[in-house]
Amino acid sequence: MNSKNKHQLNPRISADCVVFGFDFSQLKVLLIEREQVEGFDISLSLPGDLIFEDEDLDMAANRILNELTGLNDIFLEQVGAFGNPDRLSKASDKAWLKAVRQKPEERVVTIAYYSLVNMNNYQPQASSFAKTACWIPVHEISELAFDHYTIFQVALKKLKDKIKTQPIGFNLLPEKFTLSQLHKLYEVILGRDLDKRNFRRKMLKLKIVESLDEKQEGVPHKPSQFFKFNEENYTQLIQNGYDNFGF
Amino acid sequence: MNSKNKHQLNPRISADCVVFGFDFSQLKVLLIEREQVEGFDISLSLPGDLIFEDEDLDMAANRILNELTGLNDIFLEQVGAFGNPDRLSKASDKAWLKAVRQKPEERVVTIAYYSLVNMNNYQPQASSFAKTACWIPVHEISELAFDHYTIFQVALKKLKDKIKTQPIGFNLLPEKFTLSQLHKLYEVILGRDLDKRNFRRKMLKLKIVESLDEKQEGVPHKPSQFFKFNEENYTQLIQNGYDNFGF
DNA sequence: TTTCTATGTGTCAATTATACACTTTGCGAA
DNA sequence: TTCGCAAAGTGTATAATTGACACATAGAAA
Repeated sequence: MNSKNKHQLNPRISADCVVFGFDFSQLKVLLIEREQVEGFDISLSLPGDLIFEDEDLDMAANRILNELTGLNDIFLEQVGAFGNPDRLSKASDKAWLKAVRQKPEERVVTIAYYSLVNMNNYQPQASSFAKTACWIPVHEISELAFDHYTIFQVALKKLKDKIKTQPIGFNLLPEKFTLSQLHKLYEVILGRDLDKRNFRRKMLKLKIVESLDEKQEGVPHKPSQFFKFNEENYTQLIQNGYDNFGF
Repeated sequence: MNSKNKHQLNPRISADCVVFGFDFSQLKVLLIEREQVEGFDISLSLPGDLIFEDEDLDMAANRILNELTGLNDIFLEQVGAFGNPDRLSKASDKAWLKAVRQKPEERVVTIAYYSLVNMNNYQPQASSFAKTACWIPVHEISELAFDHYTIFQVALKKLKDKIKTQPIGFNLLPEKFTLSQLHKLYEVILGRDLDKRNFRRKMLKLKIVESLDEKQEGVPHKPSQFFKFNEENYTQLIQNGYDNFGF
């Protein structure tokens, strides 16, 4: 630790969130429409903000998430730090930074998070984000501002890996859900078909879902049983070292 | 992104490395003995350094690793960012920072990495680290400087998770190794016994190890066959979506 | 009452995981 | 030279899990 101080990096730090949601048919991400600047098109970015002086990294991510969605105590996990020196140097990004930042040239290291929300609970907020936040299906996401497309890809990879090993998918569903919805969710995240019967068999055998005395109503077909996530059984499972759903 | 600039965090950034090694019987981590200051005991820390102005995060971690070990092109993966506001505020840490930093009170966000090295290739360097670097078995690591113990634990968890899914363990072994050595490595990292025959069967069936025409010599027991890692077969495996060793 | 649509269910074969013990090789000591 | 030692190396049988596959069911709407 003997480097000369004057050559050391002294950046701002931001937190950016990849907020995933599921509308029972597609996996989506909450993105922000960045206003047009200097003739550059509208572009989409991850919700994020610079971190305050006395703020912890995780606190900052929670704050951003709360300002965006009005939600608290949401599943939130770090993806990693992204600090490439040229991550802000696309022409369109520079123009935007020039318009909104006091020191637009300043280097920014971002700490990326991903979070899973139940889209039903999501209420557009009266925050600065409100008018411009939108859910975009993951397969329609292509270009994003800054290095956000890279961040999104890493986050999605992390979600895919994690769901094989821990039942975090429940965070994307309401309290009551049907096994078909859960099944669809796994298919959408993993990007491949899963046999319906085998999927149900596994979930029921592990006892991490519990049948409720309630059925769908008003659907033009056989109504589906509602289930809820059984957290106690799940906790016991992982305490016994179980960490592989075998998907 | 409308925060007032004067309240924004503007820290230094460091990179810290959890360097794992394996001596055929224990999993070890390369730690630095921090000199005594103001009557505080010697304490151990992860090797790390502040990041330079035009340096990428990964580059910085590679630089630190190279200065420490003389090695290049080593397995290196990000663990995450650690930026708790009070991560530098233990009394012993403050005393040390006061002695070596120009602005000892300045907040530092560290980006942690973990890396796997073949201990045979490791040569103590004529760097500032040289005299003080030592390999400590993971189960003997308790207190470390700053938040390094937390970082170490997260890195170890990540290593355990990753080895179940990808054969990164080979990075800890020499080119030629015996199946017993590989077996022991897995047991040590996962922290539990694995059946010898089942382990060998799995490794051989997956064809990610390849037998060499060479045996151990001079050992007071049946000499063991040497093997090498078969990278092509491994690459093909993961391209086919294989990502579960079933440990 | 018929049609429609998504729900919900069982079995069999193949694969994989787990448990388990003795023979082999080469060195070194007697 | 023989004997003992220490770790290497090897196979099988049982249980558990996976994967493939097709039709009856409930309720709404026509």
